[in-house]
Amino acid sequence: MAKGVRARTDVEVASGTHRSRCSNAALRKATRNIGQLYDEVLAPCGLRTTQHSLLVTVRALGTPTMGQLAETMVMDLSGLGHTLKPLARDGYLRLVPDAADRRVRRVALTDLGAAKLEQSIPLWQDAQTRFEAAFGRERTDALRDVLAALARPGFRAAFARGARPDEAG
Amino acid sequence: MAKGVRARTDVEVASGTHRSRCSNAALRKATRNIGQLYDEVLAPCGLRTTQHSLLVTVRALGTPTMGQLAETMVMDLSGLGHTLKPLARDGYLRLVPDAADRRVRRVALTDLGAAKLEQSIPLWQDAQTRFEAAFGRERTDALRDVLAALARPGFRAAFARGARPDEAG
DNA sequence: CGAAGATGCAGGCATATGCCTGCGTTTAAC
DNA sequence: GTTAAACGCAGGCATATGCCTGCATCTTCG
Repeated sequence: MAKGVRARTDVEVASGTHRSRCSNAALRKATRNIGQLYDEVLAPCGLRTTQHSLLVTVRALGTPTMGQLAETMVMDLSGLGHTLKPLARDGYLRLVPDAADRRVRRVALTDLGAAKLEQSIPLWQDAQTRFEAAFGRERTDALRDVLAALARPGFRAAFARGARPDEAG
Repeated sequence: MAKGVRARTDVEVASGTHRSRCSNAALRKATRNIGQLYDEVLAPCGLRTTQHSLLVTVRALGTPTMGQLAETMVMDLSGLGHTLKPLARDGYLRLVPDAADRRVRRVALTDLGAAKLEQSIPLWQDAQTRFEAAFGRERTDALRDVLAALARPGFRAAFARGARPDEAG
C-alpha cells in the first residue's frame, strides 16, 4: 500500500468500486476472485477449475459432440475447441469422429482423464465445501438458482427485448 | 441441434447442467452469457465491457497507480497490465510515471479516452437497463450485494479457513 | 552511506474465450 | 443424382487473466 498516494476517499472508493452498478463487471470481479480460490485448491492435481468442470461435464454427458458440450457449458464452440486442446494434448480427452455423421466430433474421456477426475473431484469437493461454509448453505443454493437463470439462453432473449423472462427460456 | 444424436435425457441434462453444484462453474457460465450480452450492446463504440469498466474505474479513481487499480478491479497486477495495453495502444489511456516514486506508474485517462467514455456510457446504460428489466430491479440489487460479497478480499480469508465471514473483510 | 528487504511493475508463458472465415459433410431441392 | 443450403468444426486473430521471474526503485537498519 502506498503511503499517501490515494487521492480518493474511502467513501468514494466504496461507492464507486464495491458497489458498481454494472452487473457484468460485478460478475467478472466475483468470478476472478472465486476462480482463484477454486484454482488454488485444485492446483495439486494440475487442473484448472475450467478443465475440471469440462471433464466432469463430459463424463456426465457421456461422449457428447462438441456442439452439445458447448451448449451445455454455455460456451462458444470455437472457444470450447481451444479449451479442449490442452486436455486432449495431456491425454485426458480424445476427440473421436462420429460414426454416423463424419462432420461430428465427439469428446471422449480417456482412462487417464477418468483417473485424473478421481483425483480432482475430492479437491473440488473441498473447495465447494469451503465455499458453502464461507458463504452459507442457503445463500449458496440461492446463488446457484440466480446464476442458472443468468446462464439460461432464455435470458438472452429477455435481455434483447428488455422484458422480464421469469420462467421463460 | 443434431437430430437423434443426444444420448442423454432432458432430465439428466437439466440436473447435470443447469444445476451444477459448482459455484465457480456457475459463476463462469453466467459471466460468459452476460458478458456477451453487454459486449454486443457496447460493440458500436468498439470497447469491450472489460475495457469500458476499466476506463470508468480509472476516471472514478483519478489517475490511480496500477496497484490501486488492480486492487479496485480485484485483478492480478500483471493481468491488469496486459489488459491495459490495448487501451494504451489505442490512446485511451496513458501510463505516466509517478513524480514522487519512480517505481510507480499511474494510469491516466486521455482526452480521447474521456471522449470514448462519453460514447460508451450511454451504451452501457442501455445494457444495464435491459439487464435490470430482464432480471428485475430487486433481484439486480440483491445480485450486486451478493457478488460484491464474493469479490471482497475478506471472502478469500473466510474461504481459506472454511468459516463464515458474514460482514468481515 | 551501503547492503538487505520490500515494492511496483514488465515480460514471458499458458490458459480461457470470443468472432469471423474457410472446408468438408450432409441434407434438401430439383 | 447434382447442386445449393445448412451444419459442425478447425484455425487464425485478439482480448482477458493468472503465475513466476527479473529489474529498477525505495526504505530501513546498521
